[in-house]
Amino acid sequence: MAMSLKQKPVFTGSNTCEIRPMEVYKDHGKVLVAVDCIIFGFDSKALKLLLFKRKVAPLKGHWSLIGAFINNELSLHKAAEKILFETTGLNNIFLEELQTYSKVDRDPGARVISVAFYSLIRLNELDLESVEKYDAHWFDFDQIPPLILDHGQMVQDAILKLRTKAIYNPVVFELLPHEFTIPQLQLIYECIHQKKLDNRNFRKKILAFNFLVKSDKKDKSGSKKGAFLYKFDKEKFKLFVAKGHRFEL
Amino acid sequence: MAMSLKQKPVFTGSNTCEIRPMEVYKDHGKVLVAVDCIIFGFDSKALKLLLFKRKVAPLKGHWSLIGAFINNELSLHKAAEKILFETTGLNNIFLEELQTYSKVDRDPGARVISVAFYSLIRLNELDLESVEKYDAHWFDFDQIPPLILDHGQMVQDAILKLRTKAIYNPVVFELLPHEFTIPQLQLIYECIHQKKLDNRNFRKKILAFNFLVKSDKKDKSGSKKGAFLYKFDKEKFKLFVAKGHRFEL
DNA sequence: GCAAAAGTGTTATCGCTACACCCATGT
DNA sequence: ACATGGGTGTAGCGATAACACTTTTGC
Repeated sequence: MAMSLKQKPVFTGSNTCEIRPMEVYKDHGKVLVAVDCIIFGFDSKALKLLLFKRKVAPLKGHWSLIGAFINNELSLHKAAEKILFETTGLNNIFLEELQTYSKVDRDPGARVISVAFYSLIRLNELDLESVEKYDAHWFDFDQIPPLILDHGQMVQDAILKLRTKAIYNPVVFELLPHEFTIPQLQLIYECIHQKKLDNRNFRKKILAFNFLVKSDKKDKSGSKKGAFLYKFDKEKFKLFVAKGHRFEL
Repeated sequence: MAMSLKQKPVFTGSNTCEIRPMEVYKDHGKVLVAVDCIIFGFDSKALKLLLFKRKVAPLKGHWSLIGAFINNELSLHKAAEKILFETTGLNNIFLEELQTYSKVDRDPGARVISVAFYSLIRLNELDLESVEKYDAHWFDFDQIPPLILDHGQMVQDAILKLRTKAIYNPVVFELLPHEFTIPQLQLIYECIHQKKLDNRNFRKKILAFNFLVKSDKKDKSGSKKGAFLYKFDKEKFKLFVAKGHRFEL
């Protein structure tokens, strides 16, 4: 064996590399693995989180993240994609692994290791039928109800991750419609960083990056005057990065 | 059931929350879970990676990360800590989850999901006996040999993570002795970012943060003149962050 | 006509970059 | 005495932050 540890039998078996028939594997850490999804959205006023109400006992009526056990047919990422598709009707959305949750007693029913993923979706593209079928509801960040197990912790971690990620990555565009206004964009950043920004400086800075493309259409939903619509140009952003620049906001 | 999906049996069971006796859980994604550790060090010249040579068939003689299957007694983080302690003799070291690796066929022997952790250690504190016992060797970043399974990918991902993390987090101090010189510190950043830095500007910037504490001792290992030793003051750093400042280098 | 949000420029300050020489010491 | 790496200051430039008024339009 590559590893012959002296202590508990935990690691006595082998390291991961052991390539052997199933008999060798079977004594080791066989556990259940689940995927849980933290789903973020933005409704032009506030950042929201999609939560699900359990319809059956036990814990009927409690709020939780959506999730599922995984089997042998899909990678974790694919499994998360599938869950998201089924609950939101959306494909090709921003989806990234957050981290694992593996406290031994986190699920009283069994040893379950859960891998949390967080995703950013465009509320305007959401399939309402799918959402209703799962008895899901959107919650403001500051009004998140108690969640089962360690889902509350997952949500806190995901929010923190989103905050820090948004500083150096233009992920917020995943939360906005493909066409959006500068004031909308600014509002997202204000929600995420929880402070007011100067609108003149914000405009200047974001437009100086040169990856926003102005259209000649206006969105009048936010004001009487109406605001011009812009698109985020991914290619221009990649070029920007390729030139050695760093995005930061 | 909270989820009643129509497709494959993958998710038909339940979401993670299901709290039930083992019978309910047993049909679902039972897989093996392993932990693999990417161990970084710095030898005052270059960034290094600790790799392990398999002593037994199959794949005898091949290089791999150190890892182990997990059982029901430890969280993944604790499991990784244990592996690190056994192979390096070190406790309380920087250890952070990288990500999961879960491609269905990544390990031909069984369905194994691996959770990679990366750690930063101080080479001067390393227990050489432990390391030798495991037939481990340090490799330069640009001389990493082929690794088994997807360990090569893990290493690449870890290096990238370390690079991006080091820009906004003072993690490099985890790689240096508790007392170090400014030139040593600069060298680490040069290794990580792979470019030369101006020593006057570097000094100015890092000292301006005000969380390095100068001692009156000199380290003469690097030059005849000798360079003053500094300490990283974690408390001062926390204060710096608490005041709303951002570290960036 | 007024309320409500969109849009626009300038100035002062700060931080970053670029750059070259003297210092201390071991050999 | 010389080779080696350690340590220091300044000036110009570019980026950021602070700040207030005009425009458009639905009601």
